[in-house]
Amino acid sequence: MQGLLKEWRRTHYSKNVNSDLKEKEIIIMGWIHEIRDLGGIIFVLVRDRDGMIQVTAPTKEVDDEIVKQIRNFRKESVVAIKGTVQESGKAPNGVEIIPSEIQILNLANQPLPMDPTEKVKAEIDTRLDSRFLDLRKQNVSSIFKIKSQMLRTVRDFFYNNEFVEINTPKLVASATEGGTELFPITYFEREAFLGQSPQLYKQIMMSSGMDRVFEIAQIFRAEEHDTLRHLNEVVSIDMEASFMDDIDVIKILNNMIQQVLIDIKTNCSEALEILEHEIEIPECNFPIVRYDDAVDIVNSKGVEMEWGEDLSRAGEKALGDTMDGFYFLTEWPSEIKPFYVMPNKEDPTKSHAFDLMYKDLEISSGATRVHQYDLLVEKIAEKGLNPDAFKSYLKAFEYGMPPHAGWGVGADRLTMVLTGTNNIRETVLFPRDRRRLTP
RNA sequence: GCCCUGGUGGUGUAGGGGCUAUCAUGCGGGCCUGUCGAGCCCGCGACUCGGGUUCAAAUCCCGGCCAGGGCGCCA
Repeated sequence: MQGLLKEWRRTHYSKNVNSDLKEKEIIIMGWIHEIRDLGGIIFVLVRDRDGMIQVTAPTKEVDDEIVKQIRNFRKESVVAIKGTVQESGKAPNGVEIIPSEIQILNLANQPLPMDPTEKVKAEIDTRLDSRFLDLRKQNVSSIFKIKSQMLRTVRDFFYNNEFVEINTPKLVASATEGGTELFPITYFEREAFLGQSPQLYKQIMMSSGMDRVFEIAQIFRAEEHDTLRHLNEVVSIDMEASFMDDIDVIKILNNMIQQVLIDIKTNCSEALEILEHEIEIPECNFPIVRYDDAVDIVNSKGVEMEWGEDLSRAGEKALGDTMDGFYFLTEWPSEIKPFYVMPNKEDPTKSHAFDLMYKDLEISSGATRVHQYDLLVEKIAEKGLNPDAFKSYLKAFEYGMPPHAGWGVGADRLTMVLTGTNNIRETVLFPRDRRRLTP
């Protein structure tokens, strides 16, 4: 009967088949990448997660039944092949498998909706419609191997620095945080929203005495942006730490990114090679550019910018031209930062907010937070918001809130930097943008 | 949301008022014992949708939808 594994189990991944195994019988499992039938000899490339191995069937030397089965193969079908490893200078990795038994586990329909061998390239839209096939390409799966390593390093880093991993709700009641548009949803008889950020919750956690927390989770923004670096659902790496200020958490962020770069360079060399991307590890801390100086730099590049304005796209590009790699932008004007950002004591028009940039791409933003109840209420009102709407948040500031600071990193944007891709859709398995809601 | 460009076989494209709609890849069939972007032969398969102009529209015009690029928005 076709399609059942039965007692068969894979003995080797393709990358582990080498001449040490010659004359040994092994079982490989994977997808048919290519079939080259020369009549008297048939070559089949079987692909698994990390590579490919050639199966060679000289039609007069292998069983007729096997030849018949191979001639029934269709590209991208799933097969299990039992066979003997043979050394051959003519085979792609110097070894090939002479099949002795074959199972076709699942036939792929034809024609395929796109070509995983990339003889004919497909556009991102076509690729995303058939993402499962797209991901069979090594240059695509490599992006997600790197992303996985990044997330692992980040988790390890936080655990090594005595952070507690938390989960905050994504179903939220309030649309009053200001700024970003939220996705409204029906919550029984009420209206609710998808969370735009764990910001208020991780701050409440500072009042819990948990001291240092982090969360890696999806956030949702209902903005109608349509660019290469925005999505409506993204993964945010968030942290918040008590008894720290902006300078402290900038150091933590710098160290974390540094560790991510080191680990990826060390552990993902194959993936980086496939992507033809190199990772440079800066020798010292990332440079710090004060907002005041950024305004000057942008203007000196011929892009008009007044003090107090947020960076326009042209401004980001002008800065990105000047600064190579990662850098911090600090001392942002209070006016364009949210209510929970601590103003500078000497000059309240400036704040203790910072961004981490990579060239012209914003990767992270963070700040020392306001921990004083009265000041927080004042700042909420100043932003034109109603403090009553923040009751459950403000309550945490009335009974012992320590000074604290934190930041959030866009995990998908960071992955763009790590993989050298220029479209955020490339770094998200199933991206959600202005129009795409499937798959 | 705005501006620009576009939508042709499964995929990626050429063409651009009337002719069998180009090419590659693919798919189906055939030949071939060392392929590795295999090769050769035969065949299959397409003009985004709606309206308009015209004797005639895939081609021109208007609108919708969708896509690519840029911008805005992004506490």
